[in-house]
Amino acid sequence: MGRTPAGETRNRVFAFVRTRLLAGQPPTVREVQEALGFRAVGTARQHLEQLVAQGRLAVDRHKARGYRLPASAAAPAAALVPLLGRVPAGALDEAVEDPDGYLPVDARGPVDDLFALRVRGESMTGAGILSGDLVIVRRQPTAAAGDIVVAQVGDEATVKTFRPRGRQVELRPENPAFEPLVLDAAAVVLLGKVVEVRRFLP
Amino acid sequence: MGRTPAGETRNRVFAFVRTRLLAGQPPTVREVQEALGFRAVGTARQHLEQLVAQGRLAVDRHKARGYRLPASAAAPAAALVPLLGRVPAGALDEAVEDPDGYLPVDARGPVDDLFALRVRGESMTGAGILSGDLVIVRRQPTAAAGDIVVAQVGDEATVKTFRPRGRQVELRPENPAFEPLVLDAAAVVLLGKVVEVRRFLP
DNA sequence: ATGGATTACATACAAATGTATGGTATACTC
DNA sequence: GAGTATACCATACATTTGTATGTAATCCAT
Repeated sequence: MGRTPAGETRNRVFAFVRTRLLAGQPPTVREVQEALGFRAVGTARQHLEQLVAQGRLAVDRHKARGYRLPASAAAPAAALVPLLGRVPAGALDEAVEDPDGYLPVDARGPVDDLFALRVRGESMTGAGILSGDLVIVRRQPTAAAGDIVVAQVGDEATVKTFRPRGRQVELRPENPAFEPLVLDAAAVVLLGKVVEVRRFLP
Repeated sequence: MGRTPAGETRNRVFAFVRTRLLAGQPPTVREVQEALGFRAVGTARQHLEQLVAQGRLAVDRHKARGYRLPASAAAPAAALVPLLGRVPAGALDEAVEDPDGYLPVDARGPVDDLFALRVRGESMTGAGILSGDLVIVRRQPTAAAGDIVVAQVGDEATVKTFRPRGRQVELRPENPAFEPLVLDAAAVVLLGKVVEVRRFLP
């Protein structure tokens, strides 16, 4: 039996193990063997040990499924943000209890105060936010001028650009076909600030 | 030896296992035993089996560290997609080896063929893709008419709407200030199709 | 060509780990 | 009180799984 070019196979081994680890399912040596099509356990093990020697993997010795990602290249842990179907007046906490789904986000920052909403309407197309887009929102009661915010006006949650106007606030759409909304500050409840926009294409 | 109130211990077992699973480190029966302070392996196993019977856990029989969260309550496992800084001619595989970072994505579909790029330029603003946005791309050598694709023209990777034109292809910007690019099909390498757009707001 | 390095194979062994069986103690129901 | 159910213990066994050893094939530098 011979060889295969350079470290090509090793990279395939690493990719497989990495995927499994990120999925929360550490593989056994024999699963690596089978996935890569080796006929010997030892071959898989040699590659794994090489990867450990290179520092690309870490390992708990003598433990089943003991291969891990090294602490340095620690996987940027992903957290899940609840996607809310509707935003009923005030009861944001209750809405979080029964989400329509979850979006994975990078968990290197605070994530407990995040939630996601689906945008309806064309009022923000000028800011690259289309109808059907998802916005990820950080809950906060105030905002700076120019922030894109989610505000509650009456029964409805709306996404607009925030402009303070003394005792009033302007909620400005980013679409010339829509009119800015100027309201008394007391009539507007800021639910939070949009920190990310996501769109899925078919 | 006696008992402990109701299902209290069982809930502690579940909490421990769940935490470990979410951390990507499935426990062994004996690790559960030790964590809960049981003196017998069987005790831990009985609780685990009860949890399986209740549907709160699932299990791969005869596998080391085989207890999992059931598919129903399955936390939509998050996978990480590499963010590429640049797309050198042809060598996409190499670029994936050294990414600028990772983006968490929902892992319920295939994720091995995904990568992310940062968009430069205003040519797609009409489709809600602004300069600086991140696009998540599924690698594929062909596309349907109207798909937003990443194509390689010469040394440069570009994001455009794809329109086949017989032996030629049209790469159409979604911005009236830019001109469509009509090229011989052989001069264009399709890197993949844009499946998601993300924008982070400051 | 010669020897070393790398890659892969085949097989065996030891440890880790899931599984099974039987027993004891407490609580609850009838 | 008898019977049943639950929680826990003790021990043993079988499978999975990590580890070790020896060999063969290919590539590369000397």
